[in-house]
Amino acid sequence: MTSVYGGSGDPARSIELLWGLREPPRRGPKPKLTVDGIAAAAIGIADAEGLAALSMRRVAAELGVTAMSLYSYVPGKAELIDVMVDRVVGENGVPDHEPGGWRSRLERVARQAWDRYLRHPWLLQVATSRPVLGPNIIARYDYELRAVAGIGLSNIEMDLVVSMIADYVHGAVRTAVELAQAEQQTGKTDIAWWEERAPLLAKVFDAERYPVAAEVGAAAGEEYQAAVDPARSFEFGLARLLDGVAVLVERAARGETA
Amino acid sequence: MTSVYGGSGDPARSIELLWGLREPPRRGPKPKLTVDGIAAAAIGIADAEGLAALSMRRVAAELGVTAMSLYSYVPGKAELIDVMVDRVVGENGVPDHEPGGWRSRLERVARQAWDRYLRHPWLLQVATSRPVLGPNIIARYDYELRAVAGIGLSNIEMDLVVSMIADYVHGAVRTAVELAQAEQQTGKTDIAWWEERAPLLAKVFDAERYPVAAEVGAAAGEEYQAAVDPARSFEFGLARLLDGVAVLVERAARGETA
DNA sequence: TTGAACTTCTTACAGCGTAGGCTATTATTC
DNA sequence: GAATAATAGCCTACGCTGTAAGAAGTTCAA
Repeated sequence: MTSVYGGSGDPARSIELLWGLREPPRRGPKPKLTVDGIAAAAIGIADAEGLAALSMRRVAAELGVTAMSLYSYVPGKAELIDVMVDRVVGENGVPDHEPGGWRSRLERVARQAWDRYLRHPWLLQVATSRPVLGPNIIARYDYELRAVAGIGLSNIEMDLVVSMIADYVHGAVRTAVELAQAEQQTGKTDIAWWEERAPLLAKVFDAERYPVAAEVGAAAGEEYQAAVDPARSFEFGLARLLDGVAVLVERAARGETA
Repeated sequence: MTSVYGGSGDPARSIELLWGLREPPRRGPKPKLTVDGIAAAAIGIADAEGLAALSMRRVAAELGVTAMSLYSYVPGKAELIDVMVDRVVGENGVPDHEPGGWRSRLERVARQAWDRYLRHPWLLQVATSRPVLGPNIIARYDYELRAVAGIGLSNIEMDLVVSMIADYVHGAVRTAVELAQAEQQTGKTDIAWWEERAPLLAKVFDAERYPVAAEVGAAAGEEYQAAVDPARSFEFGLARLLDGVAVLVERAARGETA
């Protein structure tokens, strides 16, 4: 299950943390930890065990302090997650200039997001409307928009295209992550799991009433040796999506309004 | 935030619950509750307060019993959620035959999913790989496939198209729900919220370094009077997606393989 | 009437985020 | 060098979670 976690406890404080503002006066005992170190430990836990396993006590234990010590560095868990997000968004740097046409650039944007979600599946569960605008998030937003800049789209259309890609990738990678997690947690591959349930399913499933589902389900099972093949699904969906954008771009090139 | 909740504690037991198998012998005190009643109460809570607020104690309180009483009817919380999902998937019935061409049928599939997610935002947080195949989930899967049946696509392509639509809708509606929840929780509209943060953002955001983001962000803010307009975003994305499917369908009609 | 089957309630456990208060440590000021 | 102020870190405590274990109460079949 997923519950919607959102960062953004106090956005102003989060922004200060993210941009390294508010250097504190130099009194009192020397800090044992740093915000970056705490975020790194938290990211490690979330990557390995999921966002549900991420607790202040758990992070503190990892760092050899008590839970309450973390509150000297970070106002709360929500702001810590804000920092985590900005860190992983900037993980491998944000490219400056990208060669190729809009299609290959957009494809790269989508694949980078896909890879990032696979590396950090907990990102799927972090609410990103009203994102806290850390340095990396801003840089990446600019980078993504540049993929569709200068090809005849209006500013609004550029924003819509980038949002659409983001929405689709989120949905697609979620399927992939859920499949992987299900296999890991049950120790059974998808095909083994479904075969195990086949006898019970046969009792309740009326193939005559639902012939299309029966045929397609069987075909998919044979083809993938699983109920789904998320990577292939992503490739297929991305290709269709970009085909659809191409129609828009051509229309714009001919001077038509959508 | 969202944590990934998934139903599916014991799938076999869930299937029995969903299909009303395992009528129990008639001894002992008369049951005060029914599985359907419990699921209805749980759906009400999840709709109104979110999946995070859904606890066994909360459901029990709603029904005037103690938490542990529920365990006579349902093996656990995970299986309860399985039942909830199947119920809302069948909520308004699953249509038998749909008029129109593949495009209007697919559009209808997407809009029904969109509406369902808006009515029951907690569905976004329930893992659906390895779904528990209740009667309504099966019926809807068949219905969705029928939207793209008989137009020249292979079984695999039909499955891929339906998955792609599902993935996109999930991603798009998630944005919409997050925005609505953010407005509800903060009591501030999107535009008011961003304007409030503008001074702090101006301090850290370098418009010269990120000219595209600056321009597009400003344009979007003016156009939507918000950072995003989810309904418009959905319409735009769906149109592009269906344009992309049209390319595929035309290619199939010409006998080409993808 | 008795016993089995079943429902319901009580108790308990370990874990969560974090408020409040305390002590120990350090840099600055006199 | 001593006093002071500010900070770091720890401890305790609250109400919440899902559900295991077991006791108590209710209803039917024999």
